[in-house]
Amino acid sequence: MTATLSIHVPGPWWHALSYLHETPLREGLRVLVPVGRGKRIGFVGKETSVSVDGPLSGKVRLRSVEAVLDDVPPLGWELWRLTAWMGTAFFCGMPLALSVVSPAFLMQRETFSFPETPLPENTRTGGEEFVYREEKRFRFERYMEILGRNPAGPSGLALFSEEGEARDFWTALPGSMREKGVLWPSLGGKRLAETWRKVRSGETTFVVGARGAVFAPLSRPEVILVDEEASGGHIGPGTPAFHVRTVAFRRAQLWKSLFLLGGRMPSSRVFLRGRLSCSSRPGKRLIFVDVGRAKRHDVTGVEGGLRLSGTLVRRTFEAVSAGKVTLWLLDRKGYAGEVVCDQCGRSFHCPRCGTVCRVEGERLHCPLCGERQLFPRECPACRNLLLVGKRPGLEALLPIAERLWKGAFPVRLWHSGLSGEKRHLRALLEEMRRGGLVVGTRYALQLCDALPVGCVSWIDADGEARRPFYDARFQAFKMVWESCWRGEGAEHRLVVVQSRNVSLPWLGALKVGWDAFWRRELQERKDLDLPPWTTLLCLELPEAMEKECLVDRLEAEGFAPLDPDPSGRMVWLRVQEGHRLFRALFPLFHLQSRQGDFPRITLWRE
DNA sequence: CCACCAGAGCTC
DNA sequence: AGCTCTGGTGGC
Repeated sequence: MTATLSIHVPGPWWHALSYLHETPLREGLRVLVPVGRGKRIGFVGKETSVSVDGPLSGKVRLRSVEAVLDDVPPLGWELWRLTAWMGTAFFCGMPLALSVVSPAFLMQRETFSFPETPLPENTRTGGEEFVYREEKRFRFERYMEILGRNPAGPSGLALFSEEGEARDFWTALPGSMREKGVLWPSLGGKRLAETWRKVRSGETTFVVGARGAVFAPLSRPEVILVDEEASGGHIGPGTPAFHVRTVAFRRAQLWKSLFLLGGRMPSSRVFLRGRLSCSSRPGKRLIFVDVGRAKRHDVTGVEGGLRLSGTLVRRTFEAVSAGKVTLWLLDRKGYAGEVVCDQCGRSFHCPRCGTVCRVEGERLHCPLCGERQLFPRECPACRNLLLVGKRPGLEALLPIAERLWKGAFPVRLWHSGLSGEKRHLRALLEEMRRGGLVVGTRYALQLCDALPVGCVSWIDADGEARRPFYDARFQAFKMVWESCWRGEGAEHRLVVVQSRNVSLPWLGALKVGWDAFWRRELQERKDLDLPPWTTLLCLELPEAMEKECLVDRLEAEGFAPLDPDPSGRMVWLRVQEGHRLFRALFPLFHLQSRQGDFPRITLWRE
């Protein structure tokens, strides 16, 4: 008698593939199967006599499993269930979820022998705790205290928003705690495989790390903690783009572990859930300046120029004279934030997602999806040749700063795009040791960790908050809030915020705290039905797929797709009944019924 | 005349 | 997403 098995083979499709084998196999085991012209590793899915994705078309000829690689499911019951949940929760399918959950070495043909994973203890109750404080030292100490409660030594997972933060926490731990644990390797390869096996076998019971560590194969973790949970660092690049906090929460539920959240400020979701309040205020250190009255510096080809207030220039000079570093922050790389036609006033939008594009050198760059295109010679609408820039960027700010402080002290540019980063960073730190001015994007805020930053100036606070996306105000608030608190000695730092309208509510909230910010922001988002009250799903269709057809079909099935830019390839949906929507989108990710390439999905949840 | 590389096409 | 097959280009 032969069995038909569902095998999850990592790939962009959402369904399992069917194979023949002499006997049924246990769920979660790895097998070697022929796929297309080659051979790949797959994981045995739920045993079904019927294919999980509906009837197979008659054309498909079933092939057989070539080898069974494990005797015990290598991921263990918990990571296996987590994977299945991720497949639907993140709209990526089990196969793609598997490719992010399982370490690379499990995708090779090698066989391994792992122990069975234990079930969670019945006596556990789980629970949640929150640690929201601006000072990192305070949070770290509190985390250690909570991890130290376990008499057998620390047990669980401590996740940080950046590699550097994880390392920092690791070194701050007392030796007795480090003995039981491991700092999760940041890169893949041999060291990762070794660490993974150590944790999987139960030799190590405590893991500290950044994003990659969220899938550490721990058993019965007592505590799962996510620091700076509102940070973008917890959302990975690539597909699926899952949120570490969401995954960590699910793991804590499966093990009934204590779920511990902390940071400088909470995300919208956690604020809603935790009824948190803010206990710190920047007070007089935070200065608002009305940019309307500030001195204008002309920028060639850009309307309006750049405005730098007297306060900003004076405070910069004072801080640098005292041997400190000043940051001038403008979160807009390139020369101008926008190009418009002088005649018809149309601005240039990204052909892929419809966002307004920036000028970077000779190119236009979409700040949302990263699409690049050559700078247009003429306006595509009216063929006018005169195009002007709007909202100057860093490339325009730097020369102004250099002219202003000519030779008096070092003035340098700093953002994520600078090549050969490590070496450059060292040179920059050395140069700024006795004070100076760094002009950069929000990325430059990390310099607060390594340099005595006495003053931070936000050149265009309105610009940060005015981006055409629902969470722009949050991003702006978070950046300025962070600049008030990040790094040693932040309590003495001045933060100057230039704005056209100093009475804006989100700016006012900076004086009062993030609870005031969230209360107002959440009310507004509730009225508009935006995250965190709902989840937004963005579907990017391949060229070959007719957008209209899809929109019509989804509408017929009772969904309400949004199409803000009919010329773009994106369709937006509010995720209400996740499972029903998953089923509706299923055909787009099926090997047989799909048209052209696979679409791409991103989720906005907070 | 064949090495080498980028793009197309297929996957139960 | 892989992986292999294809056909075009360029080297001698």
